[in-house]
Order: sequence, then C-alpha cells, then structure tokens
Amino acid sequence: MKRLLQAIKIEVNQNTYVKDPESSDLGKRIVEHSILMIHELGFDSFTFKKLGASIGSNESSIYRYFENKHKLLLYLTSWYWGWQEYQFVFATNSIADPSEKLRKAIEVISKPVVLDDSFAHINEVLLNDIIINEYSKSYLTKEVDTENKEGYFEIYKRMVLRISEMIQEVDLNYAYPLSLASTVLEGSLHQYFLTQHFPSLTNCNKKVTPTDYFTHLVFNSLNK
Amino acid sequence: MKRLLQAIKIEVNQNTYVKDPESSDLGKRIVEHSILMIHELGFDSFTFKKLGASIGSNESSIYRYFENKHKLLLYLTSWYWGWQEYQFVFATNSIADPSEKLRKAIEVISKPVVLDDSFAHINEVLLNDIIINEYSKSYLTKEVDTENKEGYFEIYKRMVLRISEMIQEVDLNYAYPLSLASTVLEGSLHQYFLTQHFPSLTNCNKKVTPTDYFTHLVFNSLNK
DNA sequence: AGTATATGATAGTATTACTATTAAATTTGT
DNA sequence: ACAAATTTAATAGTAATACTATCATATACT
Repeated sequence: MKRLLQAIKIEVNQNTYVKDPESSDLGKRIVEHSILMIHELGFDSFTFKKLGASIGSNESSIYRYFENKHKLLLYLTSWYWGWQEYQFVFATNSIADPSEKLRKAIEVISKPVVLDDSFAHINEVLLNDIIINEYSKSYLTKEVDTENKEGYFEIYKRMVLRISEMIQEVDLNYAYPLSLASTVLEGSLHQYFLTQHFPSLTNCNKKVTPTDYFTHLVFNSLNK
Repeated sequence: MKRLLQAIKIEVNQNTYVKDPESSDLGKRIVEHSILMIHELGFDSFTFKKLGASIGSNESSIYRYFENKHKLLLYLTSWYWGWQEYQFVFATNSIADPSEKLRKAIEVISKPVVLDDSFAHINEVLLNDIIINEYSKSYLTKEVDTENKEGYFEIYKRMVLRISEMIQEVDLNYAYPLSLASTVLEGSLHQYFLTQHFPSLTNCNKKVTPTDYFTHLVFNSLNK
C-alpha cells in the first residue's frame, strides 16, 4: 500500500495507555513485538514477561506503557479500527451515488488487509489476523459497560454508524440499518475466521470472497 | 416450557468430561452452580476454587469431573447446542413447505430462551446468557483446530448444516447457504449481545426482535 | 556539571491452575 | 451386617501469572 499522506497518526483513546507508545523507541518496539507475539502465541498465552524477554527489555518497563494486557489489546484494536476508518472514509468519501458508495464501503470492510508502509512498526496483516481471532475478547468481559462508557469502543461504534447511514441513504425505509451494519462488520471477521478454522461452515474461500457474500446480502435486503 | 418426552438426555462429547456429571448428585450440582457462577462472575473470573466453595465441596473433587474450566465451558456449550438442536428439529420436522420450515427454523434459533423443566439442574435462560457472552471464547483459542478434530463443536456445526440445507430447499441457486446459515446463528447471539451492551449499534429491542431482522434478511436473499 | 527522566534489575505478593497424597464417608456386593 | 470398592474431602505443594515496589544505572536536557 502506498503512503497517501506524509504524517498521519491514528488517534487512540488515551486511557488505553499509561505513556503513549508512539512517543519513544521502546514504546514502538512494544507495540511491534506485541503484534508478532499475540499473533504467534494467541492472546491468552501472551504475557508481558514473554514480551519483555523477546524485545530484550524488562517486564516492568512494559508496565510503564500499558497497565495490563487487556489495555494493550484495547490499544491495538482501537488502532486497527482507526486505521480501517481512515481507509474507509478515504475510499468512499468522493463517491456521490449512494449505492456505489455503499458497495465500496462493503468492499473496503470485507476485503483482505494489505500492508501499509506508513506505519513501519505495525504489521497490519498480522494485526488483522489478531482482530479476527481476538477482537471479541476485548468486549466479552464483565467490564464492557464501564469500558464502553469510558470510550474504548468509540471508533468501532463510529464505523457501524457510518455504514448504517450509508445503508439509509440507499433505502430510507429499511427497518434494520444498524443491525445490518453491525452484521456486516462483525460477520466479515467471522467469515474469515470460518475459512481459517471451520471451512465447512462457510461458502467463502479463495474464489468466493466475503465481499461477494455481503454485497449480495446487503443489496438484496434493500429496495433500490 | 412443558416437558415433551419423559427421559431425554442431551448427548455431549464424552471427552469434555472426566466423569459424566449427570451420573451423580455432585456432578449435577457442579453443572448447576457453574452456570450460576459463570453467569454472575463471567467466565474469566470464574474458578474451580470459587465453585467448590459455593457448593460446599472441594476444588479437587471438581477436577474429577472436568479437567479444567475450558473443558467445562465446552461441556456447557455443547449441552446448550444439543438442547437447541432438539427444539429446532422438534419444531421444524413436521413442516412440509420449505419456506415455512425455514421461517420456523429462524424463529426457533433467534427467539428468547425459556426455561425447560425437563432438566431441573440446568437454568437454560442463564445458560443462554452465558452463550451470548462467552461462546466465542470456546473456539477463539490456539487449540481450536485440534479441538475441532476431536469433535467438540460437532453439534454446533450440525446446526449450521441443517439451516444451510433448509436454505437450499427454498432456493437451490443461492450461492451462500453456509455463510448465511452461520451468519444467522452467530449473528443472532451478537444481536442479543448488542441489545444488552451496545444498544446504539442495533435496531433490535423490546419491540423489534432479532427474529424480525433475520427473517427479513434471509428471505430477501433468496428467490422464492 | 547537575538534574530530571527513562529504563533495567531484582525482589516480593496474591492468585491461579493445577497435582499428589491421605483420610473419611458412602455405596455396593455377598 | 460386614468387607471391599468407590467417591469425596482435606491438606499440602508447585509453577506460572499478573502484578507492585524499590533501587540502580543510563541517557538527555539546561
């Protein structure tokens, strides 16, 4: 992916970190290697101790950036959705026709992720895989309501609202724009998960893409 | 809910347990109170030690029934889907018309759960809430492929296949019956989750049900 | 050169997720 | 009714996790 703008920073809720990891070299290495390690070990087996060892740094130094690994996950997922939102807005903004706009939106959401050179320390492909396999764990907790109030899911929610609005632009009488928008966003991750681990439960594969499926699903729900 | 048959046992993959909890009083109390406790504390904060304390039994005794809490979750979720499959088959079996059959299927899957007196030690309403909030954690693990091979997700997969087949009966030319079936089953849990914790991301509420939404979604995707 | 700040090293705590052993209670077979 | 088998309870112990606290050292800034 080509760099579109020189200096962009994805804005993440400041309460996800104690000290902004973008502000130092160590911080960036923490983020970079946490992505590699969570991808490799899975979030459950990932620990700050292991991360410290892998970057030749100390466990206690990592705690100076993130309170705990849950907050780190909130940081990574927020960053991901912020990055996605940027692509999303950039790709759809200039399209006038509501149907074409929505079609493009579904494509951007559901297509495979490619590397973005603009953020050298973040491997977006691996991060996307983490989102597919771990995102639910960031909100399937007893603290979800508190954390929601504290704004940790704002970007994701804004994405759903954006899609929902686009749906309404195509069909103002459609009764379930929010549910459909959340189904596309969540369902897209789920279809990728199924192709990886339960291929017998999906029609998506190398040839049939989630984009095909969701485009058909959405446009057949709407009166154009 | 009325008891339909005198003696039904939901068959769960035997590797989920060390000793069949249905075979003893202690076993049943373990299952009964694990549902209450997981519902109350969430799966992450739930431990065998706490469970032991709450049923006045010993931690080590619980380990004689379940290897660990992950296996217990696999047991509970398998039981739930087995129970759901039973309702599902019972409700749809006698319907001849493919569209009506599918309509009924979607209804059974997506409607709120009510208590079933047939299984005194299991609170299906709370268990359903556990499924909504914790089911993903049973498969979002690094061991998912091994455990899938070992058959821990068989009943769930069979459910998806059943729905997929019903979709095909209505429209043989529809290209994504498996994806649509998995979307309905997974998406239904997700819509309930959203109504609980992110009501701004769904149109489902007291008056508009997930059944309404998914019925519309499915039948607009198909050519009848 | 002196001071602030970031990082590293070490140690320590409470909890978790078990395993092992032994004792007590209960059930079962005759 | 009694012995044997099985189940459950009680206790102790281990390695790992998720931290917190303290102090030393390195670097950067004025």
